[in-house]
Amino acid sequence: MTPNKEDYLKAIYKLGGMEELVGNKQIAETLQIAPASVTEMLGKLKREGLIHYEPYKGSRLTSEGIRSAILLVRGHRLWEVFLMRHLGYSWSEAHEDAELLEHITPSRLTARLDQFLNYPAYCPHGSAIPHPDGHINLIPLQPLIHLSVGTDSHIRRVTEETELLDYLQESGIVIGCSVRIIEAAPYEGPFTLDLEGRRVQISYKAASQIFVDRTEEL
Amino acid sequence: MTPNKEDYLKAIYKLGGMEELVGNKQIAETLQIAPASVTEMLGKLKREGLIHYEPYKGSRLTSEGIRSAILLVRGHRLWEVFLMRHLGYSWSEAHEDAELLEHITPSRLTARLDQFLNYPAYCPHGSAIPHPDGHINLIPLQPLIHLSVGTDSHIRRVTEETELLDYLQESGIVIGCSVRIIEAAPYEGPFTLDLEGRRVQISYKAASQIFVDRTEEL
DNA sequence: ATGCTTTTTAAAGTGAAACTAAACTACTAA
DNA sequence: TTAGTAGTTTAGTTTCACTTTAAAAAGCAT
Repeated sequence: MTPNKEDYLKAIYKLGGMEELVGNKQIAETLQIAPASVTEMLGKLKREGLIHYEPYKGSRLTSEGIRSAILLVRGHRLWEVFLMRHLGYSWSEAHEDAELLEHITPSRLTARLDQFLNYPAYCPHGSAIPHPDGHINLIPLQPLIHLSVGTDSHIRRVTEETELLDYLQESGIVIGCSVRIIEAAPYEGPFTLDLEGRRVQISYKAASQIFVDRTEEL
Repeated sequence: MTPNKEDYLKAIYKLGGMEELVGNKQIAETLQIAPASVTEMLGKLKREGLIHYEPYKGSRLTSEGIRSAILLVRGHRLWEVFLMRHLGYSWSEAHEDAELLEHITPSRLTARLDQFLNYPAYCPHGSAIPHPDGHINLIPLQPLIHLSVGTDSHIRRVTEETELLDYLQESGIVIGCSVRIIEAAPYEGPFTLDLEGRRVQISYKAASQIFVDRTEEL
């Protein structure tokens, strides 16, 4: 297994490859490479038993592939916890360096890191940290853009993307803080939020990457 | 810079490439590769300004090469401190995993790790941790085999080699503990030691990889 | 100066990953 | 049903980093 193949697996995983078939184009776009290169690599991953792959149809992770992808994500998120909790990293910095560390972290290290951190349930961006057996504790969330105006909720998760993370952190957005939409401008206009009493404006695009508690009535 | 080139630099550094010219053969043996491959790589390292290299003479690190090698060693040793102090690693385990981590550790991470660990001066095997500016605090030591029988001293450093580390750790050898040679059998025979009151036997070869305080009279 | 060790050259190979260009599939909508 | 098109695969190269073997050359030491 190479760091590269790991990135393919992670990409497929994030594109929903646990349940559905994932198209080559999406993978190519995610990894920023030519579609033909993807076909090539998928062949290898299939031969190694990590994905189911039917030409022209798409690919799905095998149970072995799921295992690998999840362990990778687990390492990534544990490192993020360490980097932010103990080394004072910012959201985006933690994500960046975890991206490096995840590829060379032996399972022994993951296990001891988990213990050291006291078995955290979530990474600093709010995603659940998979258990060593591959189990993931999912709780239902909704994107902030789906929250009805005036309803109180709490920020639970943000998408991990360097630029976004910096933007959000500067806006003072924190996992767990209370939020209410004061105004949602039309035409994908900016959102005006009440964040723990402070008035904050963020773009529609950013709001679409923030996830909050699912409200009762939905 | 690739992990491989880093290993070459580290090898040259450990073979004394800060002061003297290092021969290709030694590098080839250290890295377990053919001598011709070394020549090849040295060419690249020279082109990149990391070593001085005169064909048939040998190689020496440039100041840039020294910097790289030392930063690598610094990362390695800081990780070892973390792994042993916080994650309960053994001597050999810490060395192994630090070997992986050192290659993907950005300077930002090294710096914050250093701070988190409260700027340790020594790695768990007793080697000095280089400062970020490249300065190393050397204190004069001597191999245990040179300690005269009956003289009291203290163990300050052990060579980092997986098998040796396991052997020593099982023998209960710890950095800082007091030691006295009770008997040194002839013909490179085993050493009988008084380790903090306990009577311990180790091989000549092991004793040659243990370093103790230099005694006054020497 | 001759014999041995060390080093270099030359030629080639390997493995992983990527690309372009051209052909092919499969779906979709007239 | 049949184009059209979006997506995918094939084929043929390319690149990069690293390594090897075999033979020639250099350096050194008695």
